[in-house]
Amino acid sequence: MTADGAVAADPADTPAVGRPRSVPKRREGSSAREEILDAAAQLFTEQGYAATSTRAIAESVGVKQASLYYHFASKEQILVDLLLATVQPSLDAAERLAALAAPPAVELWALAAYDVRLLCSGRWNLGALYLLPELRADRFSAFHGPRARLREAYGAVIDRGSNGGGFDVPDLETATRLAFGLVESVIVLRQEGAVQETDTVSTAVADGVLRLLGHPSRSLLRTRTEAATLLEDL
Amino acid sequence: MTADGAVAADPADTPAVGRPRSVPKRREGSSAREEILDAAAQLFTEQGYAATSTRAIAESVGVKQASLYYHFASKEQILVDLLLATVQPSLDAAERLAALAAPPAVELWALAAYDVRLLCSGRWNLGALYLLPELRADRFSAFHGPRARLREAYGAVIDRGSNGGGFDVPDLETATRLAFGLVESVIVLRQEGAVQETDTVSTAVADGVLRLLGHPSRSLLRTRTEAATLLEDL
DNA sequence: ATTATCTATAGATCTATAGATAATGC
DNA sequence: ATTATCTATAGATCTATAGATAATGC
Repeated sequence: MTADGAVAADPADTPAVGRPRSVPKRREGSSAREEILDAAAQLFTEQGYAATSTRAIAESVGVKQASLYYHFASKEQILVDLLLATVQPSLDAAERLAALAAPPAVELWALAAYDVRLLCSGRWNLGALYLLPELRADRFSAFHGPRARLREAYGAVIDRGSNGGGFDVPDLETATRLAFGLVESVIVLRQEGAVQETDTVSTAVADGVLRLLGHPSRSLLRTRTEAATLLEDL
Repeated sequence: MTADGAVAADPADTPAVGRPRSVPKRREGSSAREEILDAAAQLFTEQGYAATSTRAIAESVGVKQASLYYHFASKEQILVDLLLATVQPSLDAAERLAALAAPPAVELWALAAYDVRLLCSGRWNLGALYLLPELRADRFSAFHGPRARLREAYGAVIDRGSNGGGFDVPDLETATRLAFGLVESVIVLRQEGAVQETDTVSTAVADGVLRLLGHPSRSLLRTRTEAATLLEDL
């Protein structure tokens, strides 16, 4: 409190260096940079990239439009920074799971369930960033790499399972793409507000991926249990 | 041929009434209106709606930007007209298939295969229009109806099949959404250029939908054959 | 006269930069 | 002095409208 009873401009612990904002903080994030990323994540995933103006992002944060450019070189750089933070956790999990050398069905169930939970978690539907039509422009081609590597992680475990591991896979490439597509279909599900209980969806999708690959139903319960154990100490 | 040897301005059969264009026809379509829809379909599906300017559409057609407004009241109206023409064929097929009263597994296989073929056909990936982030804006809510009805058609046949028809479906709503999601995942597949042979993909997806729902593998070959017959006289 | 284009432009954006300002840090 | 904001604005769009123009139809 100041002498006249006004609330200090900055309620958070960050030292209020620099000129104060004209409106009080209204957005999550421990720094201006993170507030901007949070606002952009919401608007890009809900309205699209081109349809979101830098002014809209700034208003959503509670700063003037020009102030964004103190933290980011361009609008595109905001999207790039969001993309970079999005697939990485899935890739890390895929690597750690592969290192555990579990049976293919178990590893795949765990991988799918983990990815679905990630896609369902967080305040915004960040998976939708990878569906933005703008991402197909050449200048974003670098960001197809991480997602392709994640798909390859699915391909590797499906390949293991199709050679005697209980999968019935006529064509590895097609099977991998469909399994990956089933996992990513939760992005659209979430966009439509159809995700109620994350655990219901993640179980249904992981089960579905195994079924899709012809994994016998009679082994599903055991596979599930083992995968759950795997996920616990991930 | 005119006396000076110049090619007639309009190579098609349409009478060249109105002021001639400054550039010769360069785009498919039997009328200016269809040329515009064709160009917009390409650009909206490849780059997105907001990222596509009316100038880009016009240039792609070979007319001046303002000329679009002789045929369409607004940019949005172009998108609306494209959307209207897109889901309808699938809905029609779903209705005709349901009328044939085939076993659920057969009807569902046929429905999925038919939809996948539709999604893979045509010069442009029109299914991608329904993934445009702009469509989530309220003013487009009318266009969620047809797609929701198509999903309900999937729900109806899955429901039939889960009551003794050979499907193992713990939760109808979830199962329907996942099956529909698997079918629609070919939109993303096509966006990534991963669709080589339409028949390979449509078979794999239709098989996958049945497997996903726990349809026993031993009946799959017969189901496929019956569904193929069904599709022939659709 | 009718049709379908064209040219020209209004008015509203939109991104990004320049430079002023109001805090804290030293 | 440094930092993080602000104000103001340049310059490039973008959508849509007004009105001219160049064909065909009658």
